[in-house]
Amino acid sequence: MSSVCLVERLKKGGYRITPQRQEIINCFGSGGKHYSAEEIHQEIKNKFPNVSLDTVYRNLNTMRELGIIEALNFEDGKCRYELAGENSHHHHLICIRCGMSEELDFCPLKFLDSSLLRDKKFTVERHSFELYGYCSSCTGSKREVK
Amino acid sequence: MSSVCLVERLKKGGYRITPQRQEIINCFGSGGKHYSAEEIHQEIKNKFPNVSLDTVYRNLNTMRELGIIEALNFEDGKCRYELAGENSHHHHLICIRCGMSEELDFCPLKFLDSSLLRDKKFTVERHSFELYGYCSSCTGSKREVK
DNA sequence: TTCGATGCAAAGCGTTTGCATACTG
DNA sequence: CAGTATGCAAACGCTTTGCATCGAA
Repeated sequence: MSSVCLVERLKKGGYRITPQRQEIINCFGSGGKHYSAEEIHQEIKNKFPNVSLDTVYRNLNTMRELGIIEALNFEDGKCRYELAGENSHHHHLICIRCGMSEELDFCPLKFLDSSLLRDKKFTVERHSFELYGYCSSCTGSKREVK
Repeated sequence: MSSVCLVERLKKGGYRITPQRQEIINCFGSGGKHYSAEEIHQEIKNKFPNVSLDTVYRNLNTMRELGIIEALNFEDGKCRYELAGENSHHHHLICIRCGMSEELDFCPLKFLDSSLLRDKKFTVERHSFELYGYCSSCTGSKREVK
């Protein structure tokens, strides 16, 4: 999904395109990356030294409501955000020592017997599946940080 | 795992058995239940009106360090705690409308080709897999709360 | 010119910590 | 009796909100 397209979706939602908003969109580039609000804030401050963290949060929430981005939970208390999209669904490997994360192209829902959920009358809207452990660099010195 | 056994593990860890601590252990009963710190606090206040939430947190952390309980992340910002144990590994169905949660006896790791992780040199320590959606009571009126 | 967006400051929420006191072992 | 556990209050980190001002359309 191109940046231009994202801008169109914001406009259609009745939102204005401000420089700050444009810059947040640029941060995500063409997808595949996920950042915390703080990381996005730091990045944007290069161009707009006065942007406030509140503005970043407000815009991330707006974009999430429009379905433009998704929030990820990595168990460390802070959200990560990444571009949403049908083709981009994926899970993550997360290093609990250095924080590195990597995409995983395996979705466990494919293996879940759907009759099980039908029996329980449960309608799945979304799911989490993340693997926490030690990456190749950290697997030698296993000691969880923080 | 019985309550008595849990008390023994605390004692072996050099910890004292205080009434508050005993009561927290009782909360978990024989397992299969998960509560937030606040829920445990409310429950214990029935017997000890003066227990502080801090004490609950401190004890939950102690028990987590001893491997007695595990913390769960349900994407709503607060942790849930449940008894740990090799036989008790499971995942959850979580209703995003009423908050109900139910155990799921399906673990996606069984289906993940282990050679994939070996190639990536990633050592898995733990993983998340939770299904978020609408339970049988809420599936009629789908509207996320909060 | 209008109404949404911003920056600032303050508050919210779950959780943690410092300290003096209370109590287990 | 020694040293851990407690309650209280304050602080923490991430996120949200109120409000006056600014600026996109």
